[in-house]
Amino acid sequence: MKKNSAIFSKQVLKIVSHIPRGSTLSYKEVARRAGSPRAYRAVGNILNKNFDSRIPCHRVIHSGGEPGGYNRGRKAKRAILTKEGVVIKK
DNA sequence: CGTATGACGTGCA
DNA sequence: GTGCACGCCATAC
Repeated sequence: MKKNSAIFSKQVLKIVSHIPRGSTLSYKEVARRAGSPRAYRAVGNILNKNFDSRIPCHRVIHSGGEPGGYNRGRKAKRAILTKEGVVIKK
């Protein structure tokens, strides 16, 4: 059922775009909302390939609170989150 | 169709 | 606290 996987990626992008400013979601949570709580790997992959400015992918971080990565640069991600009002542990 | 890759998560040494 | 290895899923080749 590749259609099912297709919706998953779509859901991920949709959910990420639904994240309010100043809030952050972990890959695990996003995958959970997308319908596959074990697809956090795919979430990161999809966001990485999906270069869409409408999707605040910088609001998606690891489960431990680490900023993780960003297709535009981890440094930028940290700066953006800080600007949004999100405090990173590291 | 099978293999390889990747912005992860968790467990263990 | 740090580092390594395994497991999971979707996508690309």
